Amino acid sequence: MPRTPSPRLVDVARAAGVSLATASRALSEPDMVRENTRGRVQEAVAMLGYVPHGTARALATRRTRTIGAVFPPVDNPIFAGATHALAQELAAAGYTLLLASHDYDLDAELAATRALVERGADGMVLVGLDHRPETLAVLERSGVPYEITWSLDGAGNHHCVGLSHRGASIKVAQHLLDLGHREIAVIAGITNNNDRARERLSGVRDALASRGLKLPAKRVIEAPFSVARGREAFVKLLERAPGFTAVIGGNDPLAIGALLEARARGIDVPGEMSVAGFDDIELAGELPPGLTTIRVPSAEIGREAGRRLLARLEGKTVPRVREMPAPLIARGTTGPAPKGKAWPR
Amino acid sequence: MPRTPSPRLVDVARAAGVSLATASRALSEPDMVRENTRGRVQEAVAMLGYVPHGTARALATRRTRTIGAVFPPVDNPIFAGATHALAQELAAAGYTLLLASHDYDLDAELAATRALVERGADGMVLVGLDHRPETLAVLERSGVPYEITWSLDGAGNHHCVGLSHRGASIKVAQHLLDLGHREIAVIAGITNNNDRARERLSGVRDALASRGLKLPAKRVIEAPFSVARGREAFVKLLERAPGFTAVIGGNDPLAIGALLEARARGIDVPGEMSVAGFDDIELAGELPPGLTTIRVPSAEIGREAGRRLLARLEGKTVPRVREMPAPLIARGTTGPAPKGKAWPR
DNA sequence: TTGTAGGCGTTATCAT
DNA sequence: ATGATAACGCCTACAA
Repeated sequence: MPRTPSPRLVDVARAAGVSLATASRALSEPDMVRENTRGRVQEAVAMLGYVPHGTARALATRRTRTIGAVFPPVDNPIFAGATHALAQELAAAGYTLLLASHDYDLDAELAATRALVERGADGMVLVGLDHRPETLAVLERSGVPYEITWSLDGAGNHHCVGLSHRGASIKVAQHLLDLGHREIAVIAGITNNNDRARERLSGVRDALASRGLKLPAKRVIEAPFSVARGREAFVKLLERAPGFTAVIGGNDPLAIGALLEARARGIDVPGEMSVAGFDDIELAGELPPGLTTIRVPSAEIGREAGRRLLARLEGKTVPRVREMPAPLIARGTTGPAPKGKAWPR
Repeated sequence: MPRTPSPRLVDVARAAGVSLATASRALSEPDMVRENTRGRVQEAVAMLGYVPHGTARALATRRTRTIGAVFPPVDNPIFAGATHALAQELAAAGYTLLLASHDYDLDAELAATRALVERGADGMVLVGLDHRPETLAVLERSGVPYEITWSLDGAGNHHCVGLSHRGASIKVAQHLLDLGHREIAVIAGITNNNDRARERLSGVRDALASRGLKLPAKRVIEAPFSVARGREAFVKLLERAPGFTAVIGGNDPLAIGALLEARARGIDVPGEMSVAGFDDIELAGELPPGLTTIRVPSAEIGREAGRRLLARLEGKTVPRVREMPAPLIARGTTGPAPKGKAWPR
């Protein structure tokens, strides 16, 4: 508890021998004030250790200089990178991040969105296209500009910065098909409430279909994004539907899980089994052999979402949709389909 | 832009046929209002789609229901986990996280701290003990309760929830000493502005010293926390001061980098080289062989910091310092020191 | 350039 | 239990 109540702008004004209005201007519109008086005000500020009262300022200006973001688990490395980049971008412009995270729970997401809008967020960042209808309604009604990240809105209803998960996924699958693989398995993320996971999965289906191949249900398994779950899923696939020569992970941790489990079982990668992921986390390039994957510029997505929002708050117009590049990074975990019989030999 | 300006509490009051004061009470102190009228107010709220104006409320109550956290790179997995846990804990209590992150830059940290305090954060979370003096001064002056996380304040000046990095580090070194290692190298994090990195490093020194051994300067190298930097550092150590049989990483990514590089060079781990880390990130337990490390309960630290802050805001007293367990997790990357000559053979 | 005064949307005090 | 009304701390026409 502060012994002395912290000084108000009036105190500064008094100490500087000017009016409240002048003190206010000296701080927020410096060049509307004579240099001399401005100096006196600044001295007073320093002397009293005055700290502006953001809440009051916000009430008067109807701006909080705050951007709200509601993200799925921030501890997923890709969201962590985006969060960091976003926070940095905002800080550089004098804005602060109001962060809420949930565990792929749309109701929690809605609640968080409400909370952030109530707190007066000047702009909002959401992830993906799967939301409760109320979530977007809250946003529309409040008139807060928002950006959808990661996904691209086909209908063009929202401002968004992301990529085509389906398209990228097709690249991965085609890469494997080109290598001669015909029996492919997928360890997808949990597709419920997650359009990215869904699109990545259907990308594989589409790619196979376009070559007249099918992706049997037993060759698909969904698992929460983690290395441990990737291992488990790979084991299940092996038991349930052996005979595949390549496995695609819904993200890198899942793929790395499959890779580690394959190696643990003496399955040669890529000799007997090819493995591919999605995201290109740091480790993907460091593991031997390097993990073939899609590079998702997650930090760049966070940064760009921030930039766009700030621009819009300044009244500028930005293209409604911003597609980020998501190239295939072919590394050592994918190779030609084995000539003979698939594993188990 | 909203066509219609969003409804205020007055509008709700009017629609419900009550006074502003009653409408306010019906929402914030429901049982001070007759059930009947309360119902009418709630109907009006629903009808008008009224959303409370947090900023105005904050100005009147002098509470923002917001907690500020300023973290080093949130994309470091351990901070990401803590951020997520903290956000969740706060959300459950109706609080929101104001997040700022910096790149181990104390001036940026100070600026962020100022920004969050200005925004009216009811409480603050910082990481570690290395700060600009002004940073803590700002906190003290404003009277905002804060928690130092990760580190423990020996002097007992601050509320904190963390662990003894030196103590944990000693455990790691002793573990290696007990395995017969005498020539030990360290890939420390950047110790400048990072008391955790410094303490971890000096823990190794202390452990060696207590057995009459020294840690030569050439056996220590500092590197930013990442797998790639861990690899590089390991290479440099090998060139600069070969002959060691064990290497301790300042955190898991650094250790994993060393591990991967060792393996890439055909150095057997743990046969010829033992490797240990710090943090116990998910991957540590999944890699073959599992990485010996210290388990740092980072999510728990975030959660606990939130809990303590919320308790203090309710006027409860909490023990000034909360030490978290940080056990040694011995896995496969550490083994007996090789009998013969150290690598290179 | 500087000062005066009203307003931003709630909560809280004090009557009734 | 409900109603007036003064804070809360700052910004911003408007006036001087």
